[in-house]
Amino acid sequence: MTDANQTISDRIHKELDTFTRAERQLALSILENYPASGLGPLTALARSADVSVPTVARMVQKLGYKGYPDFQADLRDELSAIAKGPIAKHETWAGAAPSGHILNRFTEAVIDNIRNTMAHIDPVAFDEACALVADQKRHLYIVGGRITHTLAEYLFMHMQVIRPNLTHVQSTSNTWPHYLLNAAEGDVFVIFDVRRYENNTLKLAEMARARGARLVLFTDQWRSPVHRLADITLTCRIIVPSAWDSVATTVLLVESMISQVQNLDWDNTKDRMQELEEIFDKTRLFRKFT
Amino acid sequence: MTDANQTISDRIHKELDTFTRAERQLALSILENYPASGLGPLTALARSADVSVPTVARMVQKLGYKGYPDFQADLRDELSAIAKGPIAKHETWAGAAPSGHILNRFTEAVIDNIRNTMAHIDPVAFDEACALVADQKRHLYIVGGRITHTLAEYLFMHMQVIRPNLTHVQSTSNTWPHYLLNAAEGDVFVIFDVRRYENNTLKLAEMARARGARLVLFTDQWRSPVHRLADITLTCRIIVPSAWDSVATTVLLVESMISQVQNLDWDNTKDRMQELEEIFDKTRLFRKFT
DNA sequence: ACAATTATGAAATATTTATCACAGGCCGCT
DNA sequence: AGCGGCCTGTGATAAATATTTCATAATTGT
Repeated sequence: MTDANQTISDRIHKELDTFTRAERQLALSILENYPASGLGPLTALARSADVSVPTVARMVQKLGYKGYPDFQADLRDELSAIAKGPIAKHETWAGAAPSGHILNRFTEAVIDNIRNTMAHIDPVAFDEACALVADQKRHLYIVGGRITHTLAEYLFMHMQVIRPNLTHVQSTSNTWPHYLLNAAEGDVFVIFDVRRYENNTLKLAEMARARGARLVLFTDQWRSPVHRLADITLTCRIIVPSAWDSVATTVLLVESMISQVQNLDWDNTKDRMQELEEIFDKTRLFRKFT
Repeated sequence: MTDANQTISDRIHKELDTFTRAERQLALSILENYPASGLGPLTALARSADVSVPTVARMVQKLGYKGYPDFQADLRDELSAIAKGPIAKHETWAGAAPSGHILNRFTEAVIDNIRNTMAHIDPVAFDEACALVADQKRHLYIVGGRITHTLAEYLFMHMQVIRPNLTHVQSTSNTWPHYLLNAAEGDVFVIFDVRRYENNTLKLAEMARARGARLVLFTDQWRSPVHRLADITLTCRIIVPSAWDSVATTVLLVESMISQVQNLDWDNTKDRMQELEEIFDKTRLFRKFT
């Protein structure tokens, strides 16, 4: 935390000349296995570099740290900065806005959410989920709650273009039991449930499960209780500087799924889209130009 | 070094279900800033995860370690293994997926969109838009089209919590002229229009303008023709590897706006949210725990 | 080659950090 | 509503880790 924009490794390298023999020996040993070696106990580091314990203490002081723990803290900071990836580094996003502006703070948080979500997602599970959703033999139910029904609707809207045989269910409505009547073994439920998890959604999931349906769940990092029933759970980070949570990352996942499903049967999808275009042309709903 | 070929991060993720509430909270906190957080002192980790010190000790034992130092040693080993391995996996986002996987391609595109959008946005205009939307003396109309009506609804839903005196209009419906009857000078229209720009939306905008309303427009980089009428235009990049466009960036902007508006009158918003909570409690719609 | 200076490591001390034992509290069950 | 079990955090204890001191060895300059 002494100097920004310069790794500790760089600093050590630069100061190599000012070091004494034993210190140099130590420095090289640190760089050998950087940064892991510096994160262990001082004693272990001294032993592995084959120098005495005080040598280590003296060297880190020469580097400007108050003591070894201070040095370690700096190493850890550097490590987390790296882990965040080059994009998430604290640079200003909205170039014209001050760095404390809500746009920058919010964007940083969302990028962080995305990074975190993607780091933990299981691509095999994702592909399986897409395959289930793409399977037109199975009836597809898309379920959303109070907040998430917009997400559900967004997915539904696109799936409508791609395939037939699907239903949009709103768990907060009291009509959903009727839909379940038609649910058959092997049908697929895509369920959205993020925190303030909803009792209705859980009940619906239980009953769907009981009827032999397959469950794909979109949820947050704390995971809706539905996840215990779900065949596939896709988890998103949703923290932002706001009184509410962010669905931006979830949208990203949903859109990725749409894209993947459309690819799985592109020939068919293309035809359906074209047909849709023609219908729209007749309704003159959209502008032709500009 | 308990098990090869499986990162500690994976193990933690897998055991998430066997953990208790506090342990899960801790585990998520570790994954949040992995692996740096686990390499500091136990006390610091406990504090940052907001759990007690013994909880940390108990969790690492559940993971099969003799104690916290043992756990740290394993983390360091993993770290050095990574550092030695082939350098940098060419910036894949979903680490477990191949770089050509849809998840990575899509994520890269969205990050790119965000970056581009934020680079071109005018924070002053954004702030003005927020101020308009926050002004409770003006009636707020939120307008969406065929695709964007989910976005409009999302904004509407949150604004409903923050303030009274607002209406959700769907331009594709044929009922919107009725709403316009009530529109008065100084009212605010938030309009969503992205490509396949809609004739109805343009007509609506023209008439709103004619009645002396202020227009805030969310659109894409090619800009809906509404932008010639709008007081403030917020432009988003929406290109992704898909047959459709992405609203992820637009969602980010909308959420930023929600956050900002809520801040502009936080005292009032807080009260309204609390009231809402109480009503929900009575309906028992949400689960209290887990 | 000798003295002055500086580097080094062993050992003692001080500090931090981890583990353990216990009691209060919460939840689910009857 | 009352009871049992399990989770959870507080405080005490033990262990480890880091810092300092000091004697010795190495190095440099004269």
